[in-house]
This record gives sequence, C-alpha cells and structure tokens, in this order.
Amino acid sequence: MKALKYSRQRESIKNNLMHRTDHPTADALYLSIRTEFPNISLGTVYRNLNLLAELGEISRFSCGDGSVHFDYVTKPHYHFVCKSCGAVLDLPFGMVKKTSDLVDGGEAVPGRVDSHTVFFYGECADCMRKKSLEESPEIADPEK
Amino acid sequence: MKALKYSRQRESIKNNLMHRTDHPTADALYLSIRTEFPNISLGTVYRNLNLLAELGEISRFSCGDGSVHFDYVTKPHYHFVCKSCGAVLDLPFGMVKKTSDLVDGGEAVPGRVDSHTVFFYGECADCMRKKSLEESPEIADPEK
DNA sequence: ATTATATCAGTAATAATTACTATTATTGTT
DNA sequence: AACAATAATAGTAATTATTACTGATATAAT
Repeated sequence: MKALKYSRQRESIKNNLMHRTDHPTADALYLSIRTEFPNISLGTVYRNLNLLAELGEISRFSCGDGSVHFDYVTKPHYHFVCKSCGAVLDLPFGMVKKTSDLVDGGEAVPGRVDSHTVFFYGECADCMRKKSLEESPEIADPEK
Repeated sequence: MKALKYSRQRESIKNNLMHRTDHPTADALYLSIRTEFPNISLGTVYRNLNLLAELGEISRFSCGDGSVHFDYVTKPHYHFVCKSCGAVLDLPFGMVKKTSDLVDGGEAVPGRVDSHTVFFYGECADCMRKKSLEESPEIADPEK
C-alpha cells in the first residue's frame, strides 16, 4: 500500500465539503473550488472524493436519479429529497421509530413525504456459502 | 397529450422484465431482448423503459453505484444489495417492524446486512410555501 | 540538496444516456 | 381493402458523467 501524501487540493476539497450542507455532486464541488484554485482539474476532484470515500472520511450516495452526491457527515443518517427543487436534506437517524414513521414520514420531516425507499447492503446467502467453502472445504464437503 | 400506440418492441420489453427477478439495467435488458428482436435499438429500450416508468407500470431505481435498475414490481417493497456479487433481491415491505430491524437487518433478510440507507421523497417546506404563495398570494401577504 | 514517489493539470478515452432523422408500423377512417 | 395521420423504430450522432493516461510538479524522507 502506498503512503498518503498531503496535498493542498485535497485539503481544499475536504474543507469545502465540510462547510456546506447541500450534498454536492463532484461537478458542483469542482465549480466551487475553482474560485480558490482556478486551475484545479476535475479529475483531481473525482480522484480525491473517491479516495476520501474509501478512507471513510466522507460518504457518497446516489438518491435515485443516477447522479452521485457527496456528504461530509459519515455517521448514520437518512436523507430527504425534494422532487421539486432537488434539494437533499439530512434527517436525524433516530427519527424512524416504527414502520408507520417510514410510511408517512413522521413529524420530524421538514416537508411532505410522498414515498420512501430502503436499501440494505451486505452479503447474500449464496456468496457467504461460497466464501466459507473456499476457506474450509472439508466442512462443507467432508468426503473430500 | 399524444395517444399511445401498441408496439411489439414495447410489449417484448414489458414481457421480458415481467418474467425475471434480477432488476436488470437497460443494457442487460437490451442484450436479453436481442435474442428475440435481433435488431432492436438500445435507444428503443431506454425510451420504453422511461415511458413505462412514467406511466407507473414499472419502477426504476439506483442502488448507490450510479447505475439505474428496473423492476416490474411497483408495489412498495425494499431491496437487499449484495456488495459481493451485485445481486439485488426484493424484500417484503412488512419486514421492517421497528428501528432495530433496520439496524441489524432483522431475521427476514437472506444474508448478512452491514448497512442500510433510507431516502424520503416529497416536497420540502420551502417549495410548499412558494407554491401556496403562487396560488393565493393574498393569504401569505394580506397587505397586497 | 537529493532522491523517491504521490499528486497534479490537462487531455484522451470510456460508459451511460439522450437527441436526431429518415423510415416503418399502427390505428382510425373511408 | 386502401388511405391518411402520426406514434414508434433503427441507426447514428451528441451529450454527460466518470475514469485512465502522461509528463510535470509537489511532498516527505534521507
């Protein structure tokens, strides 16, 4: 693994993302940072955003339309997306207490909720089985 | 508004999506349909998928990686995404009973859940205010 | 200072999606 | 069944988002 080196550009990207709450796309962030670094490259923005996401310093998500957004807040929380203006707002993690909170949005949501989606991420039963098979075949197939 | 006309291609796209459970992307669907319609156009697939989604006959979603998937099931349900093989599985709507089901995935999930996200879609307070202002300004600003 | 290498700017390449256009298919009407 | 109106298509070009590449520059350790 190669050691990380400081760079003013990466620092600026982190700083910029830290001081805004609008969950910008890579391009929106690029346009903003250009006021400070007039000739920063869009590729540099992408590379650092993905690097920071891998390091867990920021999070990246897509809110359904295919575009990817970035967020400095990494602790678990939910998002509210306005279908009218496209704004993405943070919602406190604890707002969902029961299923009915999901269905009607509960009272903590700053607007009208029409629908919601939930995605679970992990490893499916098939992949778990395959992996344990690779690690210790004798358990899965004692004849061997 | 222009009237909808039948087309064998659109029928085939619906049919194909109806008989599979793997939430394909537009391109995956295109490759599959080409066995029946060897010279169907990728643009035709995109156009019809988006049309059907607007009509509410199918649903479209992105599971975080940026790619857009399509689903013939339009009634509310959740998704489980395997980070290992990329499979997208349907989860029954009623599986989430309380917050702890969200956090640890509960027992209804066919695999190991590491994380989850929730997106609420609707209209934010700002847009709601603006809209009501446009419709009846005298209420918002009686002096006028 | 010297050296090694991570990072950069700029550009080219790739992938996903949409737009355009001349042609074909569908539907309602004679 | 032929006709006219137009929705839909195939094929291609254009657009957008993102990644890959390359020679130059910045950073960190010796």
